[in-house]
Parts: sequence; structure tokens; C-alpha cells
Amino acid sequence: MYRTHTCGQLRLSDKGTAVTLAGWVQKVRNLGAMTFIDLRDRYGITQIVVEEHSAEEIRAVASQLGREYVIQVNGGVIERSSKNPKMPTGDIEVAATEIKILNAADTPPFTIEDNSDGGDELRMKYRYLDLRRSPLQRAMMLRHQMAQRIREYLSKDGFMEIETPYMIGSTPEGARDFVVPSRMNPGEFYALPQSPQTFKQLLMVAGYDKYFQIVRCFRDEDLRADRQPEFTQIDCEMSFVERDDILATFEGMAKFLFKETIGVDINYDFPRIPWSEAMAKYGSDKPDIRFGMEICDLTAEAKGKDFVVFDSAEYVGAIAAPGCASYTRKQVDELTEWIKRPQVGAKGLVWVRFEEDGSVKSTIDKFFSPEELKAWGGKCGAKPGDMMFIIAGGRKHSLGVLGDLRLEMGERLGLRDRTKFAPMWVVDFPLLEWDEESGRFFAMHHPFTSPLLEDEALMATDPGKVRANAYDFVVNGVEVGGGSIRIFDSVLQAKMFDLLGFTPEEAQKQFGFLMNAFKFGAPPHGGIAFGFDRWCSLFGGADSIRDYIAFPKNNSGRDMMIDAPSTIADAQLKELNLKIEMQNDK
RNA sequence: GGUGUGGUAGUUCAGCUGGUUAGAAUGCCUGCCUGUCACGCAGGAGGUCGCGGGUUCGAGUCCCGUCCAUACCGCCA
Repeated sequence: MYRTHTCGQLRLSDKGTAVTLAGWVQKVRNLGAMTFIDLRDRYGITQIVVEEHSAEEIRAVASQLGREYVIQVNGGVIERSSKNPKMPTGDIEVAATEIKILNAADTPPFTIEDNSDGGDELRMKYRYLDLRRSPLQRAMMLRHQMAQRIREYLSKDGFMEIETPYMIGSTPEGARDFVVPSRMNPGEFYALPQSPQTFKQLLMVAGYDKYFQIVRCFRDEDLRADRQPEFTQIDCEMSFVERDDILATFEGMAKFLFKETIGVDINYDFPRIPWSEAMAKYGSDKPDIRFGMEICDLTAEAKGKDFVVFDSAEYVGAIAAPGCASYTRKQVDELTEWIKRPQVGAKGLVWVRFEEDGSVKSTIDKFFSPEELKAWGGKCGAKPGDMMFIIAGGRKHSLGVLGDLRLEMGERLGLRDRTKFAPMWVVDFPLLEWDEESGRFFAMHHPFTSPLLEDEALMATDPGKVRANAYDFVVNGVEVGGGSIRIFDSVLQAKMFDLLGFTPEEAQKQFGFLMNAFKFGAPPHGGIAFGFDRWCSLFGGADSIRDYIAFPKNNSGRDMMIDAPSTIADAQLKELNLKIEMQNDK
């Protein structure tokens, strides 16, 4: 038997017990006559003590130990003469009677401690060492708990977890596919699923009316801190439901997860905000509603006063930043530079300062009277001591800039508290999005999304105005999930493909299997998919999802540890009937 | 594809307007130390300054290119 207890287990009540522990050497403190060894496993750290009167062999072994050696210790639990209240096992220590080195270890390239000295690159290359650190272990544990609670909640509600294939066909819509060559079908490729979308709909046709799956998905697009090429979704679909049934089910699941995994009680209904309102108030389809500072529309007030910047603008809007009237010229200039960055892309920033004494100062004093500016401030909720920032230009772009500015000011003012959670639903998304470049509509969600019943007639006359029966689950400005009620009528589905510019032949070739299935009795259905990694990182209080994935990819989609992707042998290529010819643009 | 930031000891970083032998902390090695828990004390080893080119009497430092990492924009139905 390698161990009788873990390194996080022993307490004062175990005093006098003979134990065997096994783990990794965290630290050796040699005080001359006596030596302390911190022995670590994933349950905790227990101090081992080797004393002067200990047997010569033990003292010899103890002096050989290095960091991360794997050892086994026999000994007795004793009460410490100087206790350490900072550690759960701090009242006791194990007086070693035998120490066996199970495996020596090279000195690790970075310290295996809560606050490691290792940089990202190194930690990624030696991921198995990084995973020994307790912050990573906590992240893995949170992820495990989340998955367990999700399965518990949905199973109890009658959902079945059903696996869908990873080797499927490529589709032109949406993200780029990862492809896998087929040896038995020369020249043909499988694609890895971007999501099990069509399969879960086919499961609805098959009558499995409550389906879920915690499933890996693949998208060959550029990475971000919150985007990996392979990521995990909680994929769900239900039959004989309307939007509110789905929202109720998953609002229940979300509240359950909040409560069970991070102990947060949410005892109110999640707000539901139409997409158009989210865009107008927050300049974003995934608003962070932990704080106010809502955008207000000043277009009507601002125009017609001979200020050419406003007069030539389609839209003028503002936010009121609380307590920022004290901003110095330098701070305002710096903020102006910030919004002019190409990533934000505004032309300039107009400010109105509402002084504590009731006076008003502004960059546009020449064009607008203090009374007018005060009226604007009133509309935007600015109080004395606040600073109003005004952006003018195209409506869509300006709202985007104001949205970015709002988040930035929220950050600077400390209003984005990681321990606070503001879940919400964004509903009534547009069904279609016009793409200037290709001169066609794209499905904003995906091509199986149903339009709102009352907007269906608009599909023929003004497709851009049609609202979708789609919804996103948003927490603290993070899009955690999204879904829709699906089209279940093959005629409407055909109409949708037509709007998206598919010929009937193309639609049949790409999605014929789904449209055919719909001819055999498809029930009304809809569903939702959550970004599991993102949800974990949100609960863990991190911006990046990488620490919630055991073995993530780096910024350029590489696995730094195993160094993938890699080239393959010529023999392998031959078997696959492939010839590699690099194409260069120049 | 684009923009910003970074690349100097095993590691995390400092290194000014170019100027002697490139520093600190930590880790590592050696010795001392009976209550440490970020142990302490003394000593030691450790560097092609990412790579290539240029400017200069002289480049870690300036310029150009390139590679790598990272954050963001594009992209992500």
C-alpha cells in the first residue's frame, strides 16, 4: 500500500496514528540537526519532520531530496510544538521513521507554487507541472463540479445525454471547418463539427424530446483569451416547447449552478432585454449590467445648432461617468487617445463637465448654452461632479464606441466586480445580417433559426427587419450561451435558404438530410448551447478560458507541450492519397 | 491579414540621452544552523542580451528585416 492518508487529511485528532503518506516534495527546510519536508499531493500539504535522533539512514535520505521528488513516508502523527494556523494540517506533522524515494526529479523550470514565477509560455510547455499548482487544480475541480451539477440537473429534469459524431461533413456557412482526410474515400474529407446543431435537431425528429450533451466543438478561426479552436459546449435541445419554456428550464439550471458551484443565490427572474434595446442602451449585444452608465440618445437635441460635427452625424449619443468631473486635462486627453485607437476607432471625444457648484464646462460651449447642456445632462442622468462623454457619427459605429467607452469607464471606476454576477437574457435578435462585401444576407444565429411569428410576413418584403426567435444568455458582458426556436417546417426552411442566397440544389446538397427529415414529422423544437469553458472561467473569476482547460492551445493554435500540429510521414500521406503542395500568395 | 506590447542568468525582471568587466531577486550548488513553514547566515557557479543585417570608433540600447510569445481588431452562422 502506497499510502494510508492523503497529504490534506491529517488533523490533531489523528495524533498518535501510524501513517504512510506519498506525494511530491514541495520544499525541504534543513535546519541542521532537524529537517522539515513539505509533502504535497492534490489534497494538500503535510509537514514531515526528521529529527537529530532519527535514524542515520532517514537523515541521509532527507538530505538527498530535491524539489518534486516523489517519496513515500512512514511515520507517526505528532502535535507540532509550533503550529501553523495558515495550513489546514498546520497543527500536526509526521515524524518520519522511513523515507523511500519512489522517483527522483529534475529541478522544475519554474516553482510549483500558488504564485508561480513561470511565464505563460513555459507553463504551457510544462503543462503537467503547471497543473500541479493549486490554482489550476481548483480550476479543474470547478470544471468537474460544473459538469456534474449540469448532468444532475438536466437528468433530473428528464434530459438524456446522447453522443453525436465528431466526423461529419463540411458546411460552407459559419466558421471554417477543421477537416480530416478519409483514407478509404480518396480525395474526400470529414469535417469536425462546429457544433452538433443538425444532429440534435435530427434527434428531435427522432423523438428524443429532451437532449443534452457536454460536447467538444471545433472551429478553425483565430484565437482569443476566451476562444480556443477546440472548446466544450453544453448543447441542449427540446421538443414541443416555446421560447419561454426553454428560458425557464435553463434559467433554472443557471440558478442551480450559481448556487451549487459558487454559492451565489440569484432569487430574481433574469431580466430579458430585446436586442434593439441592448444595442441602444449598452452599445453591445452582450451588455454588462452590473453597473448603469447607460447610453442616451442626444441626436434630436444636438442637431441644428450649427455645430458641423453633430449636424453631419447620423447619431449623437452620450454616457455620464459618475464622479469624473475631476478628471484632469491629461486624463481626458488620454481617454481621447484611447477611443481613437484603431481597435475602437472613434474620431474624437466631446466632453461636458458638470461641476460640483452647478456650473458646466465643455468643449462645445460655443455652440450650446449651459442650459441646453444641463438639459442633456438631466436626460443622461449626470449629476454635479459627473463628466458626460459624447460621441457623434454613424449610429451603429457610435453606439459601438460608446459601448466600449462605457465598459472602459466601468473598469476604471471599479464597477466591474468579479464577485458580482448579473445574468440576463438578450432576446429578439435580427434574423439576418447584411454583408456588404458579398452583397448577401447571412444568418445572424444560424440558418435553422425561426423568425418571430409576427415578423414572418416581412421575410418577403423587408428581410433585414425580421426578428428571430433567438436568445442569448449573458452574464457580466460575457456571452455564455445562445439558442433559438428552430424552423421545423421544410417550406419555411426552404424560404430561409433562399433568403441566404442558396439555390434549391445547393440547399439540398448541404442540408438535404435535414430538410428530408423534416418531411417525416418534425416536432416544434428549439434549444440552446452554452460555452462551458467560458462559463467555468466566469465562475472562477478569470478572463481567460485557458486555465479551465487542462491542455489548451496557444495563441496560434499550437499545443506547446506536444508540439502539434506537425508534419506527417510520406508513407502516411501516400496512404491518404495526399500530396502536399504549399501555396504562396506571392 | 492588421495594430500594440514583450523577448537580457534555470526563472521573473532592471539596464537612462549608445561608452570600462551586463545587474537584482529568486532558483541551483557547497558549508553552517534544533522549530522552520517566503527559514536564516556565509560562499559559489550560472549570459551566443531571440535570430539576421545595417548605422557607428563603439550596439543589450538606434534603424531595417525576421521568428516567437501575448492582448486586441478583422474573423468566430
